[in-house]
Amino acid sequence: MEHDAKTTVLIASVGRYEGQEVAVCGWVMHKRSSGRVRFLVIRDGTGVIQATLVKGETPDNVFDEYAKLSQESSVAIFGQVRKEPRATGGYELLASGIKIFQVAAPFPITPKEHGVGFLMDRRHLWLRSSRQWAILRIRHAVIRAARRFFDDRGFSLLDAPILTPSSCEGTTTLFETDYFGEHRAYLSQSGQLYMEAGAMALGRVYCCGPTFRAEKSKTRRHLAEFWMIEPEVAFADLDTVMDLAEALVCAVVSEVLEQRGPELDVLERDRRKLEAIRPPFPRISYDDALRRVRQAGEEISWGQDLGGGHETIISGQFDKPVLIHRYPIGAKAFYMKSDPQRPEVALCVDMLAPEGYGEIIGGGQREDDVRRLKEKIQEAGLPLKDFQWYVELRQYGSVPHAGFGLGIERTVAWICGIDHVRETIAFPRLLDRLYP
RNA sequence: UCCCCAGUAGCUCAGUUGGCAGAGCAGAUGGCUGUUAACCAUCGGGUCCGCGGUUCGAGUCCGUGCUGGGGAGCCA
Repeated sequence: MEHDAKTTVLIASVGRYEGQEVAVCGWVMHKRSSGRVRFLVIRDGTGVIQATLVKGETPDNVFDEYAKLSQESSVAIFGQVRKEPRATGGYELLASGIKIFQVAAPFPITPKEHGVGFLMDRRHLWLRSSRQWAILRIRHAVIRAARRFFDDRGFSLLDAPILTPSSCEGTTTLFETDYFGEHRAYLSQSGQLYMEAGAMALGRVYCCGPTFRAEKSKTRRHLAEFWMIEPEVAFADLDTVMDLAEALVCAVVSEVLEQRGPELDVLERDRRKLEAIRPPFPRISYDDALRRVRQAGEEISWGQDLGGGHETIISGQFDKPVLIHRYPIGAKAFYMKSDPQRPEVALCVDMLAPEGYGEIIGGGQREDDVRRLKEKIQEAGLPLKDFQWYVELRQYGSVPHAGFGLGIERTVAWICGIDHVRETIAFPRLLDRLYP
């Protein structure tokens, strides 16, 4: 923007302009005064800086502008960048001019405490607070790191459809919608089946998009609309995707550590917990997991899926994510391939995040035999007709292939060390919450 | 869907055995020579979630509805 020929700078890079006259455009977070000295704390989305107004040094008309400014008022501050150890961030702006874009109406979210319900009703404004800023910046870094990881390994991005003619897995409840009055359509609960088609065309593909579950889940780990990144690889087996999942998570965590230090500080995240995330991750079988759960005093019979409490017991035994492989075939979706050595278990894997954050990855090797796949669809009670196209993938050059899905929100919640996934997405969709 | 908890000032909450509606913060005004959620003083601020009941009297007890929060199942 043109401001008296001064350079408009981002707060994040203000240190490069020490001693220079610059302009900073942003919003007033709060203000303080001590008679002769007045402070405006300004945020611009990249960082926070205090602008200082001193009686006698700052022009009187500028000094007086302070009184008009309310929280969230939009301003451009002109002034000299000074190194100042007393200021948070190490630099301050000695104001010589202020342009007010708007004096904000009284802002409902003050720097004091508020309840979650109050804040969620004002999610569109809550995003401006420093914790939410930090979380969303880390979310961006997670998605960017994951996409770069796949891009650098020869994967092609292939976008899966959101509107689908039927269930992908046949297990969970779907959001239903009308499709031109002719058909019912459902919001996708996974892009995986389409990624399998893509892998047969492009070899290595991934998608990154929203998925939907209409289940009335009301826990800190569930959203009705959440994002997944789902790679699928042709000519791959279970071990291939376990290696891939491990490398992905390490790449994501290390990029967040490198590039989102200030954000982790805002969240007061213990970085040592993240710095420990290096390969290899422990890999245990479902049978081993059962033994661990039973040793902890829980009753569970072979064949049962692991519940949230069981997952917490196991992940609590490691300081890294843990891979659990070869679940009973009955506890998993129909498209999982049976282990040829042990047909009662599937060639599948879940990754549990440390610190009780639960499952962040689920995947495995897919059934590639036409006959077996048809049987499994029927055993699952699903209409074969709906999956005809999926079955055909096994008729024309079927190959061993495997993939997984990484839940973005759970991953972000874990990396941020926050206790609920609802803060890891800008506008969460929850049971009983569709606004704003 | 089930279980538990809560709803009082703009916000976060206290409110004793059923007996005058309270605090901190926010807001307004004034003060203060470097503040870090600054501080100090003064002032304004109420459909005690709705409906019904018990009672001389209900924020408080009972019933019911609504809203929010936490947990379970299921899942990523």
